Amino acid sequence: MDETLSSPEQDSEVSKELMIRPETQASKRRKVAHQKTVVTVKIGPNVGKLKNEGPPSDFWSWRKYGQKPIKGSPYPRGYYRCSTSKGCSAKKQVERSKTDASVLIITYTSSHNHPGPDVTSTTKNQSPPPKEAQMQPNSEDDDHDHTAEVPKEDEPEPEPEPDQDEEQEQERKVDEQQEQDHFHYIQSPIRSSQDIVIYQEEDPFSSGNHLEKTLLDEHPHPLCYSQLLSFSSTPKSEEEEDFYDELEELLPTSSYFPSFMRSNLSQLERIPFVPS
DNA sequence: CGTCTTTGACCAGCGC
DNA sequence: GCGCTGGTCAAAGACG
Repeated sequence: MDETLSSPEQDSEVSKELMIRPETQASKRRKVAHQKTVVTVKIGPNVGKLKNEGPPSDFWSWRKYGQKPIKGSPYPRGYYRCSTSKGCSAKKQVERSKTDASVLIITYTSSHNHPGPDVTSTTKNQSPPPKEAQMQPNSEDDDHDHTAEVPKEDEPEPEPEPDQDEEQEQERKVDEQQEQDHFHYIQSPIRSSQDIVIYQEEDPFSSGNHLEKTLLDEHPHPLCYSQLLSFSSTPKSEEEEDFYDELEELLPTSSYFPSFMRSNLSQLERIPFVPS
């Protein structure tokens, strides 16, 4: 079409955008993102066949704004932006594991600058599981309830072994890349067709990172990824440090997290931390 | 009518 | 300096 090839107007527009949203520009191509949370979700193989990608399985509303084929991977990567709130800069990338189509790799970047949607009603519809069970570290058996978005299993996968291999491989890759950055590896032997692995990548200098480590080290509680997200989206400031410091104390009580987070827990299963 | 998905093009970082 | 690749934008179409 008569694309705005290189019209001066376009240029000015672009510049204007850059000036208006330098953040966008900055975060646009920063390979060393401040915070990045990689969640590996194991899904039924059908998911990808029915839809291009497994729909985002959080309680946020995501709007797809792009898709690109990734070098080395037969599957394209989808780019989603939080549409729950207009000014929200939260984004996520969804792609399939190149080695295992049943593994969905969701990379969360940025953070939500708005409170979570009122999912209490949503939770109602989903027969909210006992929150205590959610927080139980060892209740590996609890019925992970219906994941609202991720379709159920078509093939029960009794053996996580090949997947583990997968994940380990991925882990190694990520590790190689983020080794210096520090990252956490959480894995969940979910019975269902859904396993979730979380890679937490962050600015090594951020205090939030320290908190995470602390949490993971000292508290054998399975951190659901929403929790991690909430941590990963840690703005680095003293106040925040304080906040999370308190949070650390509050965490074990499990009563800190609002209902929507808890509901999220039920959706995505708990993530027992498995030290590599 | 409003929102979301799709798709092509553009831009900028990175490696060679 | 050049090319490649990833990430984002924006227009058009589809859907509820």
